[in-house]
Amino acid sequence: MSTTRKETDVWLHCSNSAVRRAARQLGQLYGGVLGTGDLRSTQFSLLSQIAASGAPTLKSLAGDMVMDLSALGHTLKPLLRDGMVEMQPDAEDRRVKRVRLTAKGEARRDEMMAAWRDAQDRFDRLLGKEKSAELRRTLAHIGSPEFAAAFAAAGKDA
Amino acid sequence: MSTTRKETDVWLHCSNSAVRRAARQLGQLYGGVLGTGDLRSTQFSLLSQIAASGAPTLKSLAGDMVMDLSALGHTLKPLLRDGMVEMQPDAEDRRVKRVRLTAKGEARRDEMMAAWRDAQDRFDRLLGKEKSAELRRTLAHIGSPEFAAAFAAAGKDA
DNA sequence: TGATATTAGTGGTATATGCCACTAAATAGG
DNA sequence: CCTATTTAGTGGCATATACCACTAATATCA
Repeated sequence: MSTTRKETDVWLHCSNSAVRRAARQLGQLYGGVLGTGDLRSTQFSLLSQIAASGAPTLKSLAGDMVMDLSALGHTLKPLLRDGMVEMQPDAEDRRVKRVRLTAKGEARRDEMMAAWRDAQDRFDRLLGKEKSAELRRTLAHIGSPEFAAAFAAAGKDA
Repeated sequence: MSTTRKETDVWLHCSNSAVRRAARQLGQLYGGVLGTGDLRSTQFSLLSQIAASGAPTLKSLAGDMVMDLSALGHTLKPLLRDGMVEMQPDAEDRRVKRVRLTAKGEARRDEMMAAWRDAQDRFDRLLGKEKSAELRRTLAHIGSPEFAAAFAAAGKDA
């Protein structure tokens, strides 16, 4: 039934496909634990990064998220609409806008922390504490600007 | 400038966020190598899975991709429109539909293989052959139905 | 066999994300 | 100081992906 694949399982050959598939799975699993509250798991991540940064500019936030600037703008729209975050122009440079959590946004995020910890605990237990941490380190490295730069540079040889 | 974070780097704590961020990065990097041809990197993955399966039903393909059935249907639309894949009802069970690559779809996919291999080679070189393979194995495991089941079961205890 | 439950897909709606073209603001050169 | 260039965001359009409600077809079972 599940058309289980012979030798050529795409996921064992293409890292890009493998990461995306795992992202879909975790999106489902974490999302299931977080429930259908006010915030989706992706929004929870975004709010967390904003909280960690304080009041980042859109540009730097996009960099931290490894997200296209315009994609970030689009993603922020529902959060602005629902009053989870607020945006205001920077005083020094009028091109720049900064985002920050509203009280409501912080509150909603706090309310989800327990569920998130539950999901993360399950994940850690399943994969093993150490292997899980190692995976996050590897993924953080892949997401780093240094990795992107090295990847681009690796094209020059070949 | 990059608002580099103190203790709480989200990516080192939340596996879900970490995987999604890495997926965005790899989407950009692989996409850059694959260029702006007829197929995006996500479509390349999908066509590859279809090719590997032969003529899967939408249901089983969704399962293989770890994708919502309706999401798969939507994703398939542009590929159908552009004649990359075709769909036809199953003879035995009239509820079921099967997808397969068209000649054009196969041709386009073949044309991208060299670029894909280039991207994958760069990735393997950067991370190291063995570590890269290990990562794919881990991600494939996370994407497996067994993992999803275990994750769900892990909630019963707590 | 006929009512009921289950299964496979479809369409709508909403978020997630990327690319491109465009605007406003700041900066670099001359 | 004025112009050319670079920088930060916005809006449009397209794909990616999820959940829900609904339909058609099959399977169950009394």
